[in-house]
Order: sequence, then structure tokens, then C-alpha cells
Amino acid sequence: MSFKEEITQHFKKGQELYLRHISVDCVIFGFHQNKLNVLLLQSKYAGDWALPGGFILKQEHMDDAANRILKNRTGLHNIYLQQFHVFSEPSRSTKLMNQQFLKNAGVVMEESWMFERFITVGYTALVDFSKAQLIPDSFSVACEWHNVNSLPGMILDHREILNTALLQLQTNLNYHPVGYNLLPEKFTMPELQKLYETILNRPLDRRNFQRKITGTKILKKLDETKKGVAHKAPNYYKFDLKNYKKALKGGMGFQLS
Amino acid sequence: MSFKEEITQHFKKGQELYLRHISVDCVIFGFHQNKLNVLLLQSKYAGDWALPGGFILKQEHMDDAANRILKNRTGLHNIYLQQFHVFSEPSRSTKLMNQQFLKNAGVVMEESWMFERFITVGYTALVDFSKAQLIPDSFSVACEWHNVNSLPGMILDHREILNTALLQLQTNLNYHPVGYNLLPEKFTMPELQKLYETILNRPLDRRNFQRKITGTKILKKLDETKKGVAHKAPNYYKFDLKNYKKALKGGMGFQLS
DNA sequence: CCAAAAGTGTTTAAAATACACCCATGC
DNA sequence: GCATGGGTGTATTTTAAACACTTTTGG
Repeated sequence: MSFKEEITQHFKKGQELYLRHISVDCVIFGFHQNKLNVLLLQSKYAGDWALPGGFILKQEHMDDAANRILKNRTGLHNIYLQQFHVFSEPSRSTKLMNQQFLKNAGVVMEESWMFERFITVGYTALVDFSKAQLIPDSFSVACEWHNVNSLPGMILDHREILNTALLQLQTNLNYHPVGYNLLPEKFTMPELQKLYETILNRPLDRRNFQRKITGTKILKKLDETKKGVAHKAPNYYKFDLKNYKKALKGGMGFQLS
Repeated sequence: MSFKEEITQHFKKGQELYLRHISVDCVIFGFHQNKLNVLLLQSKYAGDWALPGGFILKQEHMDDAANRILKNRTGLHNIYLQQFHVFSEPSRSTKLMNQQFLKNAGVVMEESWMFERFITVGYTALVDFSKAQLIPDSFSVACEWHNVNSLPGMILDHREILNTALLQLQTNLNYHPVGYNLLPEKFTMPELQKLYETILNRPLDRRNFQRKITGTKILKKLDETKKGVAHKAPNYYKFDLKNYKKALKGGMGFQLS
């Protein structure tokens, strides 16, 4: 199917596949080499960037829709994605944007479900930046990581959605563990600390951090130290999946300094 | 308009007024005389009970929809309502239920937007039980308060929605103030404490409670004691609206014992 | 004057924070 | 051997929790 055909089909018949008026937008934070990035798509025919998003199939759980979107953009699956807020400003209209898109694609259409109002459910996840195979969707020319501290212009309310997600990621750090499917199987305590520091965007005390994390029982200390490293070799840890998942649900109950 | 006409209209033309596939369900907790209740509607032609719910008008903010629903059921407005979760099980189908409803109402219809799948956004609020003027909607025979500790059978996943709301109400008690538009203008410290105890369903230490609440600055101590009361007269307080609202957004940062 | 509820303060325990020393390694 | 980062322990401060006595009032 040509691009034009695909687009026409989507605008004309999409409502037979998807629930109307509802979209899902994913704020995918990526961490790698101590940088916190977020995955953005550059809209075709518009300079602005967008969160990876999509629609819910008629018989699909919304969580599955979010996972499908994540998988399609990054190849990643089995990621802990969670909904965090619904954005429902009546003024958040994709109509003009989508009409412009169609026009530029050379398609003429008067009516489409894509011209109607959408409310969107924000999902957030944290993944290993380096493991993702980025693939733009049909509406986009580029799919890239952007550092959260230098974001480009974004469409609609996507900047607000992103900010809300970032704030809740930082807040949740006190209650929910972070790092699985983000750090390698084996990792060191300083590596984990860097992750926390990057998300919070501030330094943490090395000793207190270690004590608190150790106290949560989400880690297993391995009988192995990192090799070929300058200075004293740090110990390897891995996550205790059972306790990690328990903490994901139930919370950990400590405050980071 | 007769009931039958009204129903027919809603099932046939509702999609011109409302967004399809999306509903809003409100978990309205009511507090009065140290009882925590929740507002439920009894479905016509079915014994089971339902949360007050409704749909989003085509140009309406979802928050406004929730407020409209609350107002229609209780006459209350200017209430702090907040979304807490989206429920999107593909199996949460209102189709059979609504078809049965129509049949019992004596209306024959093959197709309707009301037979389609709905995802629902849960909203929660805490109101003064005694100030509400309860009015059932067209789908219901009764609108009543039910004690959260003895709930009747409920339709669909409404019991799960309710439980989720109750859990988050209890959790939020540590971070967000509670009591405005719930307690009278002037109230005593023991009254406020009872509210907290009722929500948490456990006793709190009188002295520690007072210290912590006082520490949040959300209260103003008045130069007045309760009159005509047995035993030592408790002091009156009122909320410091400015700080109260600040705490609603930013959190209060203490743990209740 | 006494029972019952409210006001207030102190002691103890736990948690968060700040801080210092020793150890291993590559250069 | 020394600079650098990692491991670990301790003192201090803050916060939460447990607890007891005094005050007021109606009956």
C-alpha cells in the first residue's frame, strides 16, 4: 500500500478499527550514559515534535494499546508502562493539524474521525535508551531521543503532557523502584545512583543512598566486582525481581535525601 | 418528553451530543456524623447498584462533565473532584445491560452508540453527605448513600472502581488536605480528627494529630469555643483557604501515625 | 465533685542527614 | 605512591510515636 493510500484508509476507515475520540500518548523516558531523554516524533510537514501516540483498537485494553505503540516505535516490549493522567481540554483539537497533514499528503477529504475532538490518556515508561530500535510512524519524518533539558517545539499540549509525566516520575521515585529493563542485568551501586540523580536532576549522598536502597531489599548483591576498572572495583548487584515487583505495587516507603 | 421518548432519544441520538466510547464515573464519598458513605444509584430493572456516571459533551472538558454529573445527582457544585484512573477492560461491556434496559423500557432498537464499548474515567470527591439533595437519573430508581463497609451488589466493574478510589483517598490523606466543603465553616479539632479516622478506619492519636495538622498551616484558630456542650468546650477552627489550596496542589508532607 | 472530653507538653524511638575514614586500582 | 572512586560506619538532627497530666463544663 502506498503512503497516500495508507493515509486515506486511516482517515476514512480508521474508526472501524479504533475507538473514536480517544488517543494514547506515551512519554517514553530513555536513560543511557547518565542522560535522561524522551522519545519524540517529528511531524511530517510541520517542524514541531510529538509524543509517540496512537489509538485503541476496538477490542484492546488501553494498556495493551500503549504497549503496542511503544513496541512499534522502539521494538521494546515487556516494559512497565503506566497511565498517569487524562488530558481533555476541549480546545486540544487535532482538526487543523490533521487537515493540514492531509492537504500536504495530497489527499482531499471533507469529513474524518481524525478531525473530531480527542481526549488523550498519558502513559509513561522508562527504558534503556540504547536498546531501542527507533522507527517513525506514518505521520512522522523522524523518531529521536531528546534531552529533557533541551526540548524542541511540540504540538498541541504535548509539552504539558511531558512535564506532567516528568514530575510524576520524580515524585514516584520515592515510592516505586526504577531501573529494571533500564540497567544491564548486572550493575553497580554507583550506576543505579546515577540513574536516580539524573531523574531528579540533583546529587544524592552516596552513603545514604546505598543504605536506603539496600533497605528496600530490591537488590541482590552478587559475589562479583566490576573488572578492568580504574580505582576500587565496585560490586555488582542485580534486582531481586520478586521484591522489585512487590515494591512496584506496594511502594517502598523511604525518602531520598 | 415521556420517559420512553427520552430513552429512545438518548440511545438513538446521544452520540450527537456526547463523545463515544467514553464515560465518566464518579465515586462520591459522603461524610456526615462520622460515617463514610458512597453515593450509588440503583439501576432500573436490575437490582444492582451503579456509581453515578455520564458522558462528556462534545465541547466539554472532562472535569466539567464530572462536575455536571455530581451537580445533577446531588445539587452540589464547586466541589474538588479529581480524576484518578481510567478503566479500560475490553470486557467491560454495557451492551447486554443496556439492551436489557431498553427491552424493559419497551423500546426496540438494533443499533446504538450505547451498545458499543466504553472506557470510563474514574473521578472522586468527598462531600458533606447532609448537604446533598439526591436525585436519581433516568436510568435509575433510587439514589442513596451506602456505607463503605456494607456495599450492595454493583454492576460491571463499579466495585473495583470504588475500591480503587477508596484506596487512593486513604493514601492521599497524607499528602492532601481534606475537609473543605465537608465540615461546616467553623469546626473543632476533634471533628476534623473524626473525619480522618473515619476515612482511614482506624483511631489516631489526639495530640499527635493536632500537632501535625497545626503544622500544615491549613487551619486558622478562631477566638471562639463551641457553646452549650458538655465537658470542656473545644475551640473553633476554620480553614485557611489560601494555604489549604496550596496544600491541595503541592502536598503537605507529613505522615499520620 | 465527678465524669467526660479537650488542651498541652515530654520522653522515646526511628529516620533522615551530614560527615570521615579506609580500601583498592590504574597510572 | 598518589589520585580517584568505592566501601563502610558514626554522630547529629529531625520527625514520628507513645504517653500523662491539667483544665473545663454539665449534671
